[in-house]
Amino acid sequence: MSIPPGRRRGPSKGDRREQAILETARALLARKPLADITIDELAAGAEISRSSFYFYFDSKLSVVVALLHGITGELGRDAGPWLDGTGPDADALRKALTGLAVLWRDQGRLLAGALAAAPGCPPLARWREDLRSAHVNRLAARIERDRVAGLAPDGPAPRVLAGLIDDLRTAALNGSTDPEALVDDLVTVELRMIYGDFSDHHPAE
Amino acid sequence: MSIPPGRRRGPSKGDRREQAILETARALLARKPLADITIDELAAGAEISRSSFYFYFDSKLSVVVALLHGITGELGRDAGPWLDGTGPDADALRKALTGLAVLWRDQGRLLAGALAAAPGCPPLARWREDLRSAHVNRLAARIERDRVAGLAPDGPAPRVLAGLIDDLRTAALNGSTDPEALVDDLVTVELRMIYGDFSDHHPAE
DNA sequence: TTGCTACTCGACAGTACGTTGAAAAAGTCG
DNA sequence: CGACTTTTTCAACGTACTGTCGAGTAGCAA
Repeated sequence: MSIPPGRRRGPSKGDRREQAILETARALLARKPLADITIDELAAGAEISRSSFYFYFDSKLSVVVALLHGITGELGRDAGPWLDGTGPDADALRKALTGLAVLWRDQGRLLAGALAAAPGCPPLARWREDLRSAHVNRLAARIERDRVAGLAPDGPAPRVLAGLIDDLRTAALNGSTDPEALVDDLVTVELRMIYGDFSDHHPAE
Repeated sequence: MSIPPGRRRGPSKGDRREQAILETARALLARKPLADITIDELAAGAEISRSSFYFYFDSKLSVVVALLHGITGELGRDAGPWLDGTGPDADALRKALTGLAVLWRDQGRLLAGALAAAPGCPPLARWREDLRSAHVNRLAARIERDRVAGLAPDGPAPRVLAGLIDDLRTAALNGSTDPEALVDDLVTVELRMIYGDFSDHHPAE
């Protein structure tokens, strides 16, 4: 119930098995939620006995961690231009969100499962926390920058605001069956959260 | 693993036991998450055997449903003025959110547990869905109204926007250890999501 | 071949769940 | 009070899954 397995060095049969397990997990996740997948199934899929499974992984969640490891890089991939940019750059934000949405479409069950299991599984909790704080830090910095430059109005502490935006994204993508359909609306809403200003004077424009 | 129990009519000893189980559940939830609570503990707390527990409830989640039933009313309590009002009424919104935050402070573990268990438990899924759509419907109507009145700018379809706001609330409150501290920031952010307008012209005010 | 390491699996132990059937406690009615 | 019904109780059982142990077998190197 912790990090990877107890395997030693050496590239061979064992590695193929390890791959087979991961492969099986991916395949199963394509058609049912993580919670419904048992170690028996993972072992069967890799054509080994259940006990052999434990030679490769500590538990089901270790498999999840390994799977996650493979995609963590992509989670932030398209966000660079937006996070390093300035002002309400809808295009950059849209690209960042589209990347995320696509990932969520393809790996939704994995990500949902990981999020659901995070409380109660330290390694997953760390993964989630690291991911979140990486995003929040950069976004908070961006917000601060824009406020100093007079591009964004004052409001919640940058860190808090960034946290709320992260929460919103995660919740929205996680809930939806068609994440890509949300992108445009998320763009609008995130920009409003950061740059939106309003007063009681609101007779149109 | 479905709806309520199989109990018959009659007010007496059994009712006290049923109460005792609910009481125990409340007490346990005050100090650990739902997932860590076993039926053994619930039974022990009510001073009955594990098998007797099943006379009163189908499963742990049925207890949750019963507990939820007790607080569902309060979930929307303070939202009336905000949802039935007009325009960016920060005070009304703050009152609505404060009510929610307080509830979340007191019942956080129960609500978090319910949300976590919802996928995979029809009755809980329904509870969540009903709650959500109740809120989304009213909020969407409000948004529509304000747009027609020229009080709110155009943007995502009212239903979608309302959904995003609901997601945000839930995620933010659910994640936080001190929900009340978030209220003011949520007020700002929700108002921006609905009323916030921005253009590329942003030299301060 | 010896010998080491990677790998395998059956058998076991543990935890939690949910069911069943027999029977004790409580309530009802004459 | 007693016969009769309903409510309540629980031990015993079966099931699903998890994780561990130790005795192996397969593969390769010297």
